[in-house]
Amino acid sequence: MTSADPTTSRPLRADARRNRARVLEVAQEVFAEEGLAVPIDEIARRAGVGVGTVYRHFPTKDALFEAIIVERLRAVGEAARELAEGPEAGTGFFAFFEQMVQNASLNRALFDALAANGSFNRELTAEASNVMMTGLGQLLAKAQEAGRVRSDLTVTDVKTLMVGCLAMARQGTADPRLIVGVVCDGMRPVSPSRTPGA
Amino acid sequence: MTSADPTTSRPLRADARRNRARVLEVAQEVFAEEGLAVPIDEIARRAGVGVGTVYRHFPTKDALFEAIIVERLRAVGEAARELAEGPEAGTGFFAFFEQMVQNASLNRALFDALAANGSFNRELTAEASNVMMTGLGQLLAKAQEAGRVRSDLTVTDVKTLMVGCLAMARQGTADPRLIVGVVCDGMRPVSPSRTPGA
Amino acid sequence: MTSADPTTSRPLRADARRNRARVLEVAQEVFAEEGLAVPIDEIARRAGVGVGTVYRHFPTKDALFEAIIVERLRAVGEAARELAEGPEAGTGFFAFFEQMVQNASLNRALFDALAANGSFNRELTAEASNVMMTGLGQLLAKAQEAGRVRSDLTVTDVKTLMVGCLAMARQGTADPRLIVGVVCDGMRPVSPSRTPGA
Amino acid sequence: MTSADPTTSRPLRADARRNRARVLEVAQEVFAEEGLAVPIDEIARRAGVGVGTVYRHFPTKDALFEAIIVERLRAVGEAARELAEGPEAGTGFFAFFEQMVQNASLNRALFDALAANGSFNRELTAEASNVMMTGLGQLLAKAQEAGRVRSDLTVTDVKTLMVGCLAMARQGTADPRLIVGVVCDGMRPVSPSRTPGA
DNA sequence: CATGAATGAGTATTCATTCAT
DNA sequence: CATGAATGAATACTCATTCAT
Repeated sequence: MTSADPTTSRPLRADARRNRARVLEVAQEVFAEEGLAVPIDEIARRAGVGVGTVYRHFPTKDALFEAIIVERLRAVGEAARELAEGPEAGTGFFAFFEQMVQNASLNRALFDALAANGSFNRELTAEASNVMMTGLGQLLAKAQEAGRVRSDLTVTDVKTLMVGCLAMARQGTADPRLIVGVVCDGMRPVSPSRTPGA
Repeated sequence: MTSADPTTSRPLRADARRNRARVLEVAQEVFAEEGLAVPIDEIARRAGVGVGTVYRHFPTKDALFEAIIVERLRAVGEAARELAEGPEAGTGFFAFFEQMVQNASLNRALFDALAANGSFNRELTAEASNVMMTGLGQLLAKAQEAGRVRSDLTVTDVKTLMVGCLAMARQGTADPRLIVGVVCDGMRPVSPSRTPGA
Repeated sequence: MTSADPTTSRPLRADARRNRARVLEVAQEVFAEEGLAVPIDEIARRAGVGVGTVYRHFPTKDALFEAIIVERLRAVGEAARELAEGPEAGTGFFAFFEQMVQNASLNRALFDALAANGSFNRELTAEASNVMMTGLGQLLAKAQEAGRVRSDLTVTDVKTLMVGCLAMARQGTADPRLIVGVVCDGMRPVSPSRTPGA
Repeated sequence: MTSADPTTSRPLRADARRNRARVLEVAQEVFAEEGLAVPIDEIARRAGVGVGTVYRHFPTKDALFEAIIVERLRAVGEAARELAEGPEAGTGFFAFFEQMVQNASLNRALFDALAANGSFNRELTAEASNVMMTGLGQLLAKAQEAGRVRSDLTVTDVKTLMVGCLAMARQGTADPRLIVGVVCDGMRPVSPSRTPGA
């Protein structure tokens, strides 16, 4: 019961780390569910910590949001890179695109992460964004090499289209599969019959 | 019956109408620039009127926003109907789509108007929305008859895609023309070479 | 149809007087029903005039209220004087007391008129208050002479008791007749059996 | 179990409790002096705290007022019960009545508390009101048994009369003792000489 | 003179952030 | 280090009063 207890005697760093993780997790959920308007107090309450603790780890509401974004972007970037390094980058590109939209359509935070350009251009975000763009870029390049994607599209274009699909999916007004299908079709190389002038 | 008639000669709310218009105009600009978070006081200040004046014309912040939306939706609906009644509905559809995005890409309010489904379903908004959807529906039908648009797309799908394009255009990260081009291509009938499985 | 028409040719003073009366009447009703919190706009609307007209006749919301009070106090004072001049001042006193409470229990304005001491001590109100107090005083004196009312009660005491009864009646929690009966009993001369110490 | 116990040793909201009490105290004073129209900001200022602090303890202006009322009603009820359990309930009843009026004549809040029937019927208020009515009821019953109070008066009647006396005392226009004396006399059993018809 | 549009100070309430415990 | 109480700027909306038409 004294300081000899290995579990409770060093709650210092362990607790802090656990708290940070818990806050991040909860914030991610809450932002995803209810948007950025949720008060910090609510997040603290749901995470089972005091507001002060939230502020200890994230000096600002924006900083907290940024942290969530960074995490997400990194994960997405990793996924893209892995696919790019795989053998089927051609189909992988479209699968990735669909996947992203599927996953993030319920996730306000990731959408905001991708949509927020400029607003969060601090070091961390920029870096995470790079990771993401790089991964996506590799995947895109392979798909273009394989002739599956219009060669005049840049990574930024694709990211933008992804954000757009997310926005549409979140609308809930149309079948996401159909929407994504349309956009993916639009990204394929132009066949003679589809020339705008035709 | 001449200018002596006290009932009709009253020029009445000459400045009232001007104020209302000015508020609407300013609100439209400000909402477009800075989003819905702008305080009413700010709008009043920029319009050069007191808050009370804003509230006299629009009993609620939402009501003000709604008024902007209604105006916009109506105009857009009219435009679509006119094109539908014209001879070139096939190309008109795509022209309209591009036009919409061009016009509204700077306009946060119209985007929000279209994106907000359900939030503003009061009579006026609903009616204006109907006008818009009807006009777009006519245009779409013609374009599908002419074989220029995939026949499995509904008006709602198209509206959703339009909202998506607006979202993307507003990002400012990619060339709107390219983006809209991609989405328009995606809406054209599927040619053999574009079959997803291909 | 010209200035010869006696009905419409001189709407000047006539209209004004009618407007003033109408505003007063409506304000009396509205204050009685909903209390002083009612906006002036509401009163103007119900009276069928513009706010400006209300303000032309009563430079202030308080002034309007005061005017109502004055009218009421005067009427009440007159009634009391008449009774005092009649033959049955003894029973008349209690009848008057009960009447007052009955009449005013639904009437927020009269209650406020009586209850407002000091708040409205402008000339008019003071004068009307005097009229009222004088009438009541005469009635009280007669009743005291007839040995029907404790001789140590002053007009002010009686007025205060009346206000109290109004307050109680307005509560709606108890039968006004019973309440008034108790207070009236208390005002009668003390019989031996009722001596507090007994 | 000693001061080392982290669970019970936390003096915790030492200042929080102080602040809450201070706000309550100030609000009680201010409401008593100036009525319910006083802005919360004013109360906060006078209490030397920020508005937020007031709202932390009392989520609503009504809630703050309610808290004051509850405290008062409870205290009054307790006092009545104690007197009822004492030997001299007969004289105690009148003493209590006079006491109440004396104490509350300066206190707008208690008056409003008693006068407000229905407006504040939330759990707490209702409960406190019950405590009060119960205590008063016991005291009344004893006094009626002792033949000192008219047997046809109910607790509600008495409460109403008390409110009335408070209203009168607050007028400041008449000697409260005299007023209360009159009403108390009126509550005593009717002696032959006081029969209304006499 | 009547009208009602314009004004703007005033009010309750929220929430990001700081700081005493 | 954690806690949550305190802070106060900010915001939507109301209403008495003024003034152009």
